[in-house]
Amino acid sequence: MKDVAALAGVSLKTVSRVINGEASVNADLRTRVEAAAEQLRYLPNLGATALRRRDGRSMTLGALVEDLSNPFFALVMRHFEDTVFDKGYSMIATSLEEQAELEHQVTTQMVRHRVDGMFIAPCSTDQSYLAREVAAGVAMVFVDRPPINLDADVVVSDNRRATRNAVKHLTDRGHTRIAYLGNMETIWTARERRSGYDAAMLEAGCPIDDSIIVMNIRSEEQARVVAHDMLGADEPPTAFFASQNLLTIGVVKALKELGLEHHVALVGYDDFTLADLLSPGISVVAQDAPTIGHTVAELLIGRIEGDVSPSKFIEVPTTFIARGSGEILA
Amino acid sequence: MKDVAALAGVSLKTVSRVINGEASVNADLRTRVEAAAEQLRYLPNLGATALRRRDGRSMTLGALVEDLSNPFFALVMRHFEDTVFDKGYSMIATSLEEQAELEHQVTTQMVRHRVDGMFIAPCSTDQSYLAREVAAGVAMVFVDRPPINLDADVVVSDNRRATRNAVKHLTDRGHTRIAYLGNMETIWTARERRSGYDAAMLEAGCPIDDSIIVMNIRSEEQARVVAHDMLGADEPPTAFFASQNLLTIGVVKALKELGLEHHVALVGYDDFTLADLLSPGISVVAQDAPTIGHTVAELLIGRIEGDVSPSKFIEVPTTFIARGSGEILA
DNA sequence: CTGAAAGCGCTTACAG
DNA sequence: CTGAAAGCGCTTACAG
Repeated sequence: MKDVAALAGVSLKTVSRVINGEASVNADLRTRVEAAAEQLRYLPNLGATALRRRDGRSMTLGALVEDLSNPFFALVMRHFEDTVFDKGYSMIATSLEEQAELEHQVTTQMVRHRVDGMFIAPCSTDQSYLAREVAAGVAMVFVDRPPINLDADVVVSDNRRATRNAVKHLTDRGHTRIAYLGNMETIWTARERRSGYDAAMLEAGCPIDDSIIVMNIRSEEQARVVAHDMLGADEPPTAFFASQNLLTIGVVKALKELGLEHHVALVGYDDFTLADLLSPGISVVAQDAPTIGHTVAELLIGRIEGDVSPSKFIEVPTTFIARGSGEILA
Repeated sequence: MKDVAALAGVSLKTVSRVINGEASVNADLRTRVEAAAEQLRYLPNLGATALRRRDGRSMTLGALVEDLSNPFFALVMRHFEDTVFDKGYSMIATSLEEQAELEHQVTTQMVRHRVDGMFIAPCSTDQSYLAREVAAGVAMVFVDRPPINLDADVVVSDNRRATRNAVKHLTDRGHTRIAYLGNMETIWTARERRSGYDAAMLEAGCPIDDSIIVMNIRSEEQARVVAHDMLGADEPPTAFFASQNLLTIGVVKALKELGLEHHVALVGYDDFTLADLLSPGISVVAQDAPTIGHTVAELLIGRIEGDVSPSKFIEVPTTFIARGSGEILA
């Protein structure tokens, strides 16, 4: 900036005014400064700007998700990025890998970078430690799962209702013995979805049988084994609900191994590529990642720009996609 | 930092020394400073640090990829992040969407943030505009595709050889009429893969017939239509090579529609989820995204830390995975 | 409308 | 081993 001022023969302050698009600059000086900036390929140092500005904006936002390569979060980030890039923000992206300690480390790192805000898919069981940062003015929006012991905006899918509807879809087709495969109960969505299952089963007057309900499944392979075992037991289920992507695929594999894919119904939570190409196609509850990403971005930017209204809890609707596997009758 | 100094009753410089782990600090002062920092939850401002440090490190790296939600790039980023996070770097991630103009905008934004380095999957046809930044000391590594008119490190898959081997896999099984579906020729990998196909066909003495070679396919749907048309023509191909993920899936759909999936061979470049669950399973050339991500990270950090050896061109080996579709005989 | 001085939060270069 | 002063690249607050 110093060099630009020297080349244009004006003061630092005038360059600063031109760069920041302040109106009150003589047109002649303005063009001189612009020419000098162009010639020197001057690009302002955002770090220095943030340091001195009254509002201290770093124009940087943090994205803390379970895993960058998880298709759902990748889409959320992609659409979040779309929205914020146009407003001049950059996004620091990080994976938490469901490790509570990493959540602490990464939020700390974000504070060191003085991000203006962050969105978090939390994995630890207590976010009260972030209250200090919120008070210090770091905007926070929680996505996919609400924070615990912290008041902040939340954007989630309608896990409970979507699951209830999906299970009702099965009971409506005559199923009464519906197996439930769930992921880690430490994750809020896992508990929400499970409660949706319980509600639908009760409503349909179906027994809730713990022998065909397995929670805390961590991998596709584990899901495959669980499903395989259930199908080989005395009273096998006539339908499955899998509460997540990988678990659904595990069930698909188990059914294929046993040649039962056209005889046992299956609905999964979360859509996945090629679900339509399998035979039968897999019926799923599809989350609206693009809307979630945009909503998170709008909320976060609103907060950064001074919105002080009470915290919002936004449920983004899901869609049930019937492709065949969920329409197999009991 | 000022507050920490005041609370500990020492000078700013002493706090700075403790925070930066310099050895020459009295143990007593050190513990006092540490206690004060802890009490005030002091976290250094990385922006201010970067501004004043001799080496000016921002501890921020840029990741410029085609699309954050592209599974290949998502995995590359994920493993890149793994490596660099441990060394204290954060990653600003952005999608370029194959828009040359966005590439300019985003690299400019990265310079504004004074990133220490960036890795780029370039989409424009000329990167000479980045020479200035490289000269100014911004480390750059190109991934998936080499830069044009710029000297920099490159990490790519062995596109040409992998494709040649994959097509040879088909000619070895008696195929002589092998269709080729390629993506945008503006992308280097598309041209490399295509040349691998030509080489394999020549080596096997098969004619290269332009009527079953289609380049510049942009979508799954377009690939499906192209494959469908070819299969309905007078001399349909007995095998397909699809140069990318989405194109492979398009071909799978076309084959299914015509009930030919067990009669026409198919090999795709890029692995994809569930390729093993289809029937037949889809044989593919699998890229090693984790290794690519780690390699890019190591190279970039090496450059930032002062490695001035000549630019490297690293080819990361791919793997051929036979699952059935590529083993159908002519 | 324009500019000289002060200062954001840090580290450097130099004294003691 | 410790600290007071200067300065990184900007913007603020104030003069003119």
